[in-house]
Amino acid sequence: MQPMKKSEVTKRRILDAAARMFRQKGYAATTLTDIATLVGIRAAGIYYHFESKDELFAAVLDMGIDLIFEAVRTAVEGLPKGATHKDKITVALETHLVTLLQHGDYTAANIINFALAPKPIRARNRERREIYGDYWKKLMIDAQEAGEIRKDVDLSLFRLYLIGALNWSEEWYRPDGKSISEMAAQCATFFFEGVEP
Amino acid sequence: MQPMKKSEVTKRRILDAAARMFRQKGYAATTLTDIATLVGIRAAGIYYHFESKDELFAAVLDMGIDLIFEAVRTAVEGLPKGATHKDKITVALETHLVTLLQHGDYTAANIINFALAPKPIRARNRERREIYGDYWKKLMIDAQEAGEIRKDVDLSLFRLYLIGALNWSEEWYRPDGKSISEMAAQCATFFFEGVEP
DNA sequence: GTCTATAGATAGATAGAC
DNA sequence: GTCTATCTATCTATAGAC
Repeated sequence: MQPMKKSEVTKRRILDAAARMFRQKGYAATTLTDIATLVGIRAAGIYYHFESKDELFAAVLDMGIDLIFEAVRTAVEGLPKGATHKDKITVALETHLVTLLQHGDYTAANIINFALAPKPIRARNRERREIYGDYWKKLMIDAQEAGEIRKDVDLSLFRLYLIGALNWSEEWYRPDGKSISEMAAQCATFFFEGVEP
Repeated sequence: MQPMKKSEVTKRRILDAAARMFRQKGYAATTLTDIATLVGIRAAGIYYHFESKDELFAAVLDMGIDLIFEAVRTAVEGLPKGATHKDKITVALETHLVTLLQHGDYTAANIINFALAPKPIRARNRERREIYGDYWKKLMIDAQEAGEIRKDVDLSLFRLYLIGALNWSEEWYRPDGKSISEMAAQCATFFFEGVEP
């Protein structure tokens, strides 16, 4: 393992600080001085590592998706051979929620800022989102073909509502209640079995 | 019916324009000039109708909740006497989604900007959100007590996931697919009956 | 009621020292 | 690599004319 260059370390600390501030105040309201202060440097120092505020913002948004996608894929691929499709979706769901609520700043910054990001940045990030969405799509098609999801279910709507329910937890989650795993299990129950007796 | 004063009309047009811009670019990135241009006046003219940009913002956020709440309550109260609790929740769900996706600007501006609004404004709007949430809470408690929702269901999680799934549609909805009513019906099916065979 | 003009503050970005 | 200094642009808000 190479020792990390000083510039790499600072770059990462700038990204962390940016994710934190973009999450708290949003992209437009966050100043480079806000970010630099968190890092312990001056605003001008950021320009050695990033070309512009926009480039820094785009990097944070992209990491927000990449972190979740990698975690979910790793978790699903780590399941034993005999896992059902429902098992895979359940694990994907739980990993998505855990990553969202625990490694919060990047993923939360993405969720909160995506809709109001400048167009070119939004377009660039949307590509990543779609690739992640395609991964979920495949999980669901496989489950439906195997008979674990009813044939009459609109898989696109199912996926969008499910991911939406999870992502919205960013708005209301407080760490003092149920554990994240329990929350994920309840969500899986709602969507697979429903709430009717 | 009183004829509307000119100032009332302009005030409303400023609110409409503000909701539109706050939805598109977010509160921080929207300038008073953006809003004034949409209305057809100058930025300084806004100050005759509103004390500050913040006050205008708060008004837009509040209307975002009020519009949905009033629509939902009216729809639920308009159900015939024999309606089941499931009927009520289903109608509330559909009305929430329709209002969200059709009278879009106020509700969407609320959803998109709430998390990054300045603290005092967020606190003020949160009160309204909680009152609306309490309305849903009551619908669900009644349904559970009547045996239409299983006793082991955590009603808070059920409500938060359901509202989250609906609100997130703001991110992906495009008017060229299924009708909003069909979308709402599918959502109700997912949550009440689940997707398993 | 809305305008013009402008005050006052702060932002992103660049140049050049160290 | 990070600093100081500064340029240029743009924003909210106010003052006063009409």
